[in-house]
Amino acid sequence: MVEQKQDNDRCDCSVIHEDVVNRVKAKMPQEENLYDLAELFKVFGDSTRIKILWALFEAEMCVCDIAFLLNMTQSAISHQLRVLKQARLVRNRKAGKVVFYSLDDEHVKQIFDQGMIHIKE
Amino acid sequence: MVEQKQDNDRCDCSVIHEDVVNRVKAKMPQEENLYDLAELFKVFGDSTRIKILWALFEAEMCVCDIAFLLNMTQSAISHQLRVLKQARLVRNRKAGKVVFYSLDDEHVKQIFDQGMIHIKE
DNA sequence: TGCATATATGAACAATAATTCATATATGCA
DNA sequence: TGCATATATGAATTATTGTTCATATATGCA
Repeated sequence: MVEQKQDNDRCDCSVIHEDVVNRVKAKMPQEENLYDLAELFKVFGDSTRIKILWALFEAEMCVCDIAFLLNMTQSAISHQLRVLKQARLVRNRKAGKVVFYSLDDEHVKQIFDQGMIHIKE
Repeated sequence: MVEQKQDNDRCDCSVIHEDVVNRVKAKMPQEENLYDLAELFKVFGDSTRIKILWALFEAEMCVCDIAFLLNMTQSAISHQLRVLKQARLVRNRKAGKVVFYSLDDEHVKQIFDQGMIHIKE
């Protein structure tokens, strides 16, 4: 347990357990990956988007059907579908006037299932 | 493909594929669970908290060490640790003046690993 | 061609939240 | 007891974001 003063740019703390800090630092993923991971979870961090994704686990759906299912406006759903598409979580196909959205990722269900286990215990 | 008018309270859409909507509705989890799931991911949706949790995968750490590791103020870290604690993601133990934080959930690592797979492909 | 419908989108507004700053609390030690 | 250190926290500020509203685009059909 090495006690030592050593300040970073913004940190107002001293290092208390330098060995631990160094060991942890060596194990941390790249800054950019951690940022991207937070961005991904930010997309999951809205109940409207969670509901949309969960609906798409079962079947591909068009915008109107999703809006009806969730009792929200078409516009609100459309905006959120764009967010999901930008995160490469959904894809779409056009059939005439109608646009069908479906899942574009096989990991989401597992992530959600793990999350469900956490909140239910 | 049953075409039918049927409006909800706020929805400005008509149901286009009523059979699909009904089938999906039957499979949706409880509203409350979906809300809680979004709340959980909201906690993950911040890079500071992601970094803290990832650090705690490796070792329990005190507040000062975390602040030093992430080059942030003690206050900012302390605020975020409170959020993580409220979400039952970390626990703490006191040792004199020093408070050590550690992971309080065995699912987080799997969730993060799945997320990493998504962002890296 | 003209109209109805499905979807997309920009701007505005309201709500939420991350960090900073100042300060309070608690513990160890001289 | 008094001081230094570790942590917690309330208030203020700033930034972000979800929804609404109005409107644009695109397609099918009469």
